[in-house]
Amino acid sequence: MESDELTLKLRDVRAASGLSLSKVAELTGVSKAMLGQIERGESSPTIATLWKIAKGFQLPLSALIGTAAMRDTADTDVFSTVTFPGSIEVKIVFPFDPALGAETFHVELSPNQSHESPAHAAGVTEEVFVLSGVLEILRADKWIPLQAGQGLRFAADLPHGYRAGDQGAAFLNMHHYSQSAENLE
Amino acid sequence: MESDELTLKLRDVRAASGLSLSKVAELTGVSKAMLGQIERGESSPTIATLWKIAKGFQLPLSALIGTAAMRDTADTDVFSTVTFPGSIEVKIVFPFDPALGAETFHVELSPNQSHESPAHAAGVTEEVFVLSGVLEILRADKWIPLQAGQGLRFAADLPHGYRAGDQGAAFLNMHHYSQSAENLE
DNA sequence: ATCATATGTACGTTATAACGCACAAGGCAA
DNA sequence: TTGCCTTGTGCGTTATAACGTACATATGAT
Repeated sequence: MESDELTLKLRDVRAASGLSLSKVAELTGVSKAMLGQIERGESSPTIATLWKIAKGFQLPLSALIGTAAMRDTADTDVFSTVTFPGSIEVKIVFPFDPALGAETFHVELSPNQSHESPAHAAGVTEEVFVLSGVLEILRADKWIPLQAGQGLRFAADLPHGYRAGDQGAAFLNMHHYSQSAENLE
Repeated sequence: MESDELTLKLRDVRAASGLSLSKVAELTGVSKAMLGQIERGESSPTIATLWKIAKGFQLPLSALIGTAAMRDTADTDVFSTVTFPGSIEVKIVFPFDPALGAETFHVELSPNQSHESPAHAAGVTEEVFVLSGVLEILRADKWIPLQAGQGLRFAADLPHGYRAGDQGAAFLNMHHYSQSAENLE
């Protein structure tokens, strides 16, 4: 555990693609010698070259940067129900995982029920995916209507609200915590 | 296709923290001269030093790396369809956002259709939420059945597969590219 | 005003990332 | 076998990341 936690997954990515060092070199604009050194950990690349590599593979940068191990959720804990008191009914689909910084809820609103949410901490992003019914989302003083099968992603650092249509609505609500630095003196 | 510029958000992060270059230097082990150059884009750091900085701030690496354009999704681009070659049909619900390290797809399988997926790069977590029908997920040589309304979260660095029931299946598929740092020196 | 401390930038040196080329090992064909 | 190509790695040079120190300006106190 004392060794470098920062592992680059270039070798894995390249193995998955089945390409040779030379091919990758001409594809990314990075010399194959460099690519080789990066793969065996003899060199720690600059972000500029990492970016070239990612672009060449058409991958997000994060696909090349490996961090510590992942824990995966037990197979069985599916859909444990928790109802928030005095609020809307919420079921936990995917509990919060600090490694992901994400959690997912299943929310049901009865017909015409609405729910206001204050501004969350900066850096929190919400995603809403409507499962059934019609849902309207208040964002920047505008109600945005969503049909079943539609989704919306928005920064949650502003007050926002949810409102169901005449037939109620069910939707998934994902929260992404980007972990921003909030230090006061 | 403009080459997406790579922007480092060190300046923003440091501004948010209210710390001086000197403080950050002694906090991260990176010289303040370097930090200054990185902030004004006069130097493109190696991942090693980026990692030091992230550790000093106790932030995930992704908090420092930003691509130029992407903020929250426009209200309109919902459900653009992209078909993966030689694979199943997939609609993009939430496109990849480097700040979140996450993307969400909408997948439909015809009755009894199956799809095998090779192991992704380590650190990738998948979440599956079944919208309709019955979906079975192959994981560690076991088929796990999921009904509509059920979900499963698992590490995607192993080969895995999807199989629809007699009536087909529709599900959401979220990919999380790990961005966390839970490390010590 | 002068002194003191802290900010961020500029300079000179060292460490190393990145390059191009050359080399050794492993197919594959004739 | 003999070429001939491709694989990945080693070597020497150049470009630049990273360092420590010194500097100019700014803020604050006396």
